[in-house]
Amino acid sequence: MPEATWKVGELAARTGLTVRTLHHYDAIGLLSPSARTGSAHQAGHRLYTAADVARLHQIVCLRQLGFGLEQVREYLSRAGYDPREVVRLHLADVRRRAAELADLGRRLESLDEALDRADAVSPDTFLQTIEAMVMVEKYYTPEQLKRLEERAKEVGPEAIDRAPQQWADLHADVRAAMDAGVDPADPRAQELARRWFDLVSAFTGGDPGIFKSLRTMYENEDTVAGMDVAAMRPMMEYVEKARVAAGIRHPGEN
Amino acid sequence: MPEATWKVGELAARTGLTVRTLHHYDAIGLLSPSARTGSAHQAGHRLYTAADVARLHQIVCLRQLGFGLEQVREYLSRAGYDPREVVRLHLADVRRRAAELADLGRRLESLDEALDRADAVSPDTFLQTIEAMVMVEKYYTPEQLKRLEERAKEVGPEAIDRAPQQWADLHADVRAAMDAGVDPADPRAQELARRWFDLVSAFTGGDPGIFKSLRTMYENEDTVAGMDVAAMRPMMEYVEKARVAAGIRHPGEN
DNA sequence: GTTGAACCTGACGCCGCGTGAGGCGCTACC
DNA sequence: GGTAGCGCCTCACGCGGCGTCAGGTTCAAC
Repeated sequence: MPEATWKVGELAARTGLTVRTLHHYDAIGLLSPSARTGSAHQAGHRLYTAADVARLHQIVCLRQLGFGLEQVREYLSRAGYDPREVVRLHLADVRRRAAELADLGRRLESLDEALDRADAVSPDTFLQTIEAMVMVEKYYTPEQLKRLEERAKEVGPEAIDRAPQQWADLHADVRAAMDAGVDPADPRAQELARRWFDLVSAFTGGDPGIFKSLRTMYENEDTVAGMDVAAMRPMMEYVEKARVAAGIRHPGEN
Repeated sequence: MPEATWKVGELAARTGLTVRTLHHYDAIGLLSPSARTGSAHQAGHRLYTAADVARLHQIVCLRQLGFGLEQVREYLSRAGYDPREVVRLHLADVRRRAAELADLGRRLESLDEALDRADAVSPDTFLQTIEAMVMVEKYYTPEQLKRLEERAKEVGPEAIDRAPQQWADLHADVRAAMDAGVDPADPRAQELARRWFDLVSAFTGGDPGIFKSLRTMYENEDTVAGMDVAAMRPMMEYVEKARVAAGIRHPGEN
């Protein structure tokens, strides 16, 4: 009595796979049917025996656990792997990828929130927000970011909304002073340094670590949040001299 | 005054990308350098201007958020996308993938635990455990699985360890009765039906839904946990007749 | 002028199939 | 016994984002 067999289409329907997938498994030698029709001279239809179906079932199971086809093949060959070890390694890998995705999810969530807070969401705003996010993640430690978030709540949204304008005004004033040849030791320059220091303090909350990270960022990057930091450097040096002249000490200094 | 430029290697070092990646971005037209050396007749070295670097920076940022190169290109072309919408869609996608991975992680964890419980972890045990897991996930709802887990705690591990042997003994006895031509209505057959019923009840805890799922599984699958269910069917029909004769009602029956 | 490092182009590989194109095999009905 | 038509066959490209040779050119320094 001839053995019961199935053709690709039937097997595909039963297992939920596609015919193409079965062809693929055959092509890579993972599961080749034990028989074929028309054994004469040409390639006949694939005929899968019960044993083939059983193997396919195992393949499907291992794939559902996220194993690659090559791993499935190795595993079904019984090449002396310790099942527990394999599962644990695989689990570790899955967890790592899950953690990465979770991380990405958190970034996207905070971006979403940041975009909700912004009034106009132009593509420019979008790109600048993203760049700022990437930047802060590059220079601030997670604890520092947590502190900055708390700090933002303390000072309130109005103060944050006012900040860009205050900075723009200050930049303009500093540039004017420099262009006018005002000496950094001049009281007017010292006043500008005080305003600068206050704005930075409003942001950092006086935290020395955050202050340091902020400075490192401005020293290493050429653009921050769409601003040309490189072009700001002379201004910063000028204000730095004025700060020393005014006797203002920044956080963490001595 | 000629503009400041960077070569691929310098840019790669600064951005953390590889030279190949920059070549790729050039090849697909995502970021082509504004200038090249040796403008004569041959292909000279790529020279990236500050504007190119800025664009690259944006590309890197968008990629860190998990966007594909094609999406990045579309997005930088400003083809009228709503940033918030794009972010939300992308976030939804990321969450979906994270959920899938989490699901996979849970499956692997319970597999890990199951393997820890098993004494000998041969490849066969491994494959059977997996097949059983896939099977139960196919036939039982999550709530049913939770009940089964609680049920397993109630009866304790010793009872679970004893079950396979009890089933094997019962199968042998039933087969012997059938081979001996014992009528299903015979008291001896009815006694076998009672043993069968008790074993099933120990597993299902008398839950009608679980009972039904279990029966559906045995009706639709040809192999369960390495057992040849198809070959068991005559036995099951025999026991079913004996059950009716013994007046035992299964859960959910009227 | 020569060396050596950095650059160039072109091409294949990966992973797990999807998606055709173009042509036989099998079955059922007339 | 012919033929319609569906299911099967092989072959081959495509995807995403580069890694990784191979074999040649260009640049900067000495």
